[in-house]
Amino acid sequence: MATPQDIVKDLESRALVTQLAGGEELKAHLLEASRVVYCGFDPTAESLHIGNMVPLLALKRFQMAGHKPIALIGGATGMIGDPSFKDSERKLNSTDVVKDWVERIKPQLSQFLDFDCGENSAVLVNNLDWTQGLNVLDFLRDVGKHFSVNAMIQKESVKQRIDREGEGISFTEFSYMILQSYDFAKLNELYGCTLQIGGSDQWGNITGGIDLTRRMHQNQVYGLTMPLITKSDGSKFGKSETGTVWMDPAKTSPYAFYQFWLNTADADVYRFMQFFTFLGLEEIEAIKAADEVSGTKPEAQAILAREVTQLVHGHEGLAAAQRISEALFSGDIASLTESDLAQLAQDGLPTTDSAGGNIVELLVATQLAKSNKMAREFLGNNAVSVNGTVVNDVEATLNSENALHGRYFVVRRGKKLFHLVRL
RNA sequence: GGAGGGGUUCCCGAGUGGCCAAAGGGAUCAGACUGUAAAUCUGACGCGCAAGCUUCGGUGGUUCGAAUCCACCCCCCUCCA
Repeated sequence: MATPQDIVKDLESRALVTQLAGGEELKAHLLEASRVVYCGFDPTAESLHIGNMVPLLALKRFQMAGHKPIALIGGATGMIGDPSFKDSERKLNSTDVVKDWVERIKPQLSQFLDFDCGENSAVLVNNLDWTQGLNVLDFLRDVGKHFSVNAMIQKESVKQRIDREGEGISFTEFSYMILQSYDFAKLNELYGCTLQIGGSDQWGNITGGIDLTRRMHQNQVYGLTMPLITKSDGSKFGKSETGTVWMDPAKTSPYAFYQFWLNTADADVYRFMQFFTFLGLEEIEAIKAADEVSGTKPEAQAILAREVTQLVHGHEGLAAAQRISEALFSGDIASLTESDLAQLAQDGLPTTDSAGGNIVELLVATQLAKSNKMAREFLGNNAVSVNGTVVNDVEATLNSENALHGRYFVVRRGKKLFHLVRL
């Protein structure tokens, strides 16, 4: 194994470090030898989303720097729910549901990491494995005794819930911190894990684990948190028009995924390259410099979209996304060939089979409008086009006469929402 | 268990018998401008072409008429025990 690089310095230069527990000592620790680092992911949905990518890619960065990554799936913690910085208690998901989500997320956690590269091969673990067998009394005596409630309620992550008028916190969620802390101690015991990384909202949970590991095993371990991704305009990162941007191609198509990144604001795009790609800093700087002098549309968004889409959806996914984007946004829709259109459906452009008919009904059927009323409004605003031509007649109909190649309609609502209708 | 406060349209939040489909803000959507940006401006924002219909935790009442009053129920919060 090569000498580990200064991974912390590298992360810092990419603005990927918010806090370090251990500071200089941690840096030295990581430079000294190949270490074991872990990051947890709770199954809070059936798929990971792009917000999970930052810590997940960070694990990969650690692996590339010569360390051994452990991706932990929170089969146990996902049953409880992390209260950190959440303003209200959430409802519990059923055991079966969590179990199902765990299985769906496992491959997503695995896709970036190398599980077969010798000593620093990645490991995938599930904290349910060491949690489900615990009995309450042992847990309270062996683990709980190390925690001071006085200290726990001081944590910033739960403070709002303790202080805030109108919302409380259940004992269940309050205990979350203890479970996650126990994970760290356990991984230290089982794998010699000495570092936990996570989003900055995990600081309280991570330091809890550091304290617990010291108390239970007399081992010094460390923590590193990464920034929560924010957008320059203050809106929440990771949502597109259609909602959360998922990593699962069945939930967010590679095309929609690609489009999401392509629409990144100028003010965010270079920063996002640092966070979401493996492009070198010099490369990113060069792109930025070129964009600044070009006087036209920046290239950065396209590069970012390409890099991230390829990372998550591979060559095929990227190619499909680019084909659709090309056809819809730069091509002349009316001149698409029949096989181009068939390919669009193949590539994942939302498609509806229909018998044709009134435009208002079709807008609703394709969910481009959520009610007849909205559909009429869009038509009235000149917001709808079919096969590249604006349609504003409420009575317009689609049939084989006016279809492309006798059976296709590319229906557009607004600037960038497309749907393929197939007769 | 006791006392008090509260549940309004996606969110926050006004409304305490008709003028309320319900103020205001946010989010969202569309149009103009652009680069499939940002900022800005304009418009829409329960459903219905319309007449009108369905909404204000739930159920049932009072009333010509209820989000607003009454009864019971459910849920949340705070304090006390």
